[in-house]
Amino acid sequence: MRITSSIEYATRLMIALGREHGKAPVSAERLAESNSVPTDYVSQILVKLRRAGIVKSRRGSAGGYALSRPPAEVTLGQVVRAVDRGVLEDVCGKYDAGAKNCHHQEACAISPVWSRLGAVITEYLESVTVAALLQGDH
Amino acid sequence: MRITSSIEYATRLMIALGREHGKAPVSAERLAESNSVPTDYVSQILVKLRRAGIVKSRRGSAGGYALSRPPAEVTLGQVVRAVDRGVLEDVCGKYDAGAKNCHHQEACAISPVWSRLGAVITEYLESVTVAALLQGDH
DNA sequence: TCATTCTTGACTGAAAATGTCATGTATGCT
DNA sequence: AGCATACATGACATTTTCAGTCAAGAATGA
Repeated sequence: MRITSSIEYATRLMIALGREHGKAPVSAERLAESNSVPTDYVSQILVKLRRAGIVKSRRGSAGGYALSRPPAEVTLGQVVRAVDRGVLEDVCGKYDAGAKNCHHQEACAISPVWSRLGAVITEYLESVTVAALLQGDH
Repeated sequence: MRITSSIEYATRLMIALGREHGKAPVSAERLAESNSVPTDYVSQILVKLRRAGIVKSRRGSAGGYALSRPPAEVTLGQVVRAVDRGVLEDVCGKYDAGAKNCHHQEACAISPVWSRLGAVITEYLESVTVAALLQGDH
């Protein structure tokens, strides 16, 4: 349970793009350089953000990336989900193969706890917007 | 960011040991069988729980493991910390090698967010005790 | 002494994280 | 049209972590 490099990188990129919101798109190369993200790694992260609908891209000269929504409408939760796996990911399913929610016990005591933990994490991440990060509100 | 098998296993073991609190110690083998934890893996998890002071062990025949505190005084946070790495783990330090808290920027906007996320997670995990899991309070 | 059980560390295989690279495709400019 | 720019995609390599196995040793009780 930790913050991966991808999450860190994605967050930096979002802040950088947030600063340029409304202006011309920024190339992947410039984003990589100015945010200390490995040059050839930045594309992979950006494509995930694009597939999640958070950023949009334009090819060709004068192309690059830009936010598809205003910074105030982009949350950290959206960013994290775009580049990272979930918190839960079938933990309880491993308890007994084929079982849903540990049904081999009358009542699984654990499953609801991980669900609530996931909810707690999501709730916090959704409460932080890129706009807030730009303004230092936190 | 996910719940690992070790965390799941450790939690199951704590519940099992919580049920036996006050009675005779339970052997690793029995714990493994009755909780669907791989037999040879259970020792590694138990030793971490012991080093964290959560369980105590006794060797020899009629030996085994037992909680070192009542279930109500053991939190999920203690268990998770015993078997897993932290949430943060120097993420921001990677931003610029040698820099503390992204000091190459006047004010790092990201670092405080991960700190608060860690606090939110810890707060929830600390609020859940083994006793609560035994009673189904959650 | 002997069976039981924990202790420790080494070892292995699989999966995930982290990058790198090469090839292809779209766009704008001249 | 032709060219440089820049994204798109997938393959590949490396490192780290996770998950699990195994074996030799030490302590304990009968």
